[in-house]
Amino acid sequence: MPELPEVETVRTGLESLILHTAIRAVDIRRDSCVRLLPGGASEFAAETLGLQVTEAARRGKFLWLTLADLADPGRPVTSLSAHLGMSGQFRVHDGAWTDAPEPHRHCRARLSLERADGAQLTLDFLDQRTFGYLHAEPFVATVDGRVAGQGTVHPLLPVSVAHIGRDALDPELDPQATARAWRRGSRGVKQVLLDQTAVSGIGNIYADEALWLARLHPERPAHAVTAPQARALLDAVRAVMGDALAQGGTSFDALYVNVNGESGYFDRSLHAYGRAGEPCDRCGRPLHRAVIGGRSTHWCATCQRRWVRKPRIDAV
DNA sequence: AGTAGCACCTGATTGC
DNA sequence: TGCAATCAGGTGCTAC
Repeated sequence: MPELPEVETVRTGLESLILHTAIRAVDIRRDSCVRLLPGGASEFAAETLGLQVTEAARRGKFLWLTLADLADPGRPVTSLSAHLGMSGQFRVHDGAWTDAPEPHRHCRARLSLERADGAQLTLDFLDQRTFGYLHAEPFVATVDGRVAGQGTVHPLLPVSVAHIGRDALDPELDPQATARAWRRGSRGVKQVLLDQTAVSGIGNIYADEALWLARLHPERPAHAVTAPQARALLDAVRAVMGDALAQGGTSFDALYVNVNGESGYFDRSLHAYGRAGEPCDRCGRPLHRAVIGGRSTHWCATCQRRWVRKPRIDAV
């Protein structure tokens, strides 16, 4: 279940392993993994073959490799975009794909990469549940083109990424504007967190964790969240994500980019998600679970109030 | 415009 | 024992 911290771990792994390699061959083993391209596998190959990877970037759960001509690495040509869906993984093997292990059962695409010194690498895209995809697409100029990860300025975003909001860990994310956006509308605050258009990267698990930390009921209507609560919620999101990132950063080694965060993910201490019936770490009362907005949701009914009890006048 | 609901897909698990 | 129903997850589309 890759969310922001898991995807960032993957990005880091890809960056360390395949930067400055050229794409020499493409084997789309299941056409649906490039379903966003009208021309399917052949179009994907035509758009990517012969280009080199000059950057591994990310916004929210959207990941992309910037591709450029070998002779002109400074000018982005195409984005090799990827979304992991809920089960996507990348794996990197040393050596040409003729030497690489037989592709995994869930391998949807295999790319042959070549380093400047001639060494060969094999990049596999695995995806059991096939919600993920690979894509090849142009970049568009954006107004707020800063992308989290390296803190580098990106005036360009891939077309399919341009519609989502800034990354939750993006230092340039404006807390005031975020609070304003999060407090708008009638939806429950959990659904607001899962909406990637205001802030990107928050998934089902970390939404529950952040709401528990901020003591907000997942169904509290957005307009009933106060401005200080909304700002505290962003702090909670960042704390939870930051912790997860710190623990997930070691989940790949020289041979594997172990993407979906399976290692270190579930042994991370969760306070709410998946703990229905277990005692709340704060108050000891059993945690609740319900399906809200089609998603499994966990919260403490004692610590997380659905409604504000009464208006409070803060002492000066 | 804003929001709700569902399709997409596979495999593990649970229920009968 | 075998088969069917259920569940999990993120996104994007359609319909209200």
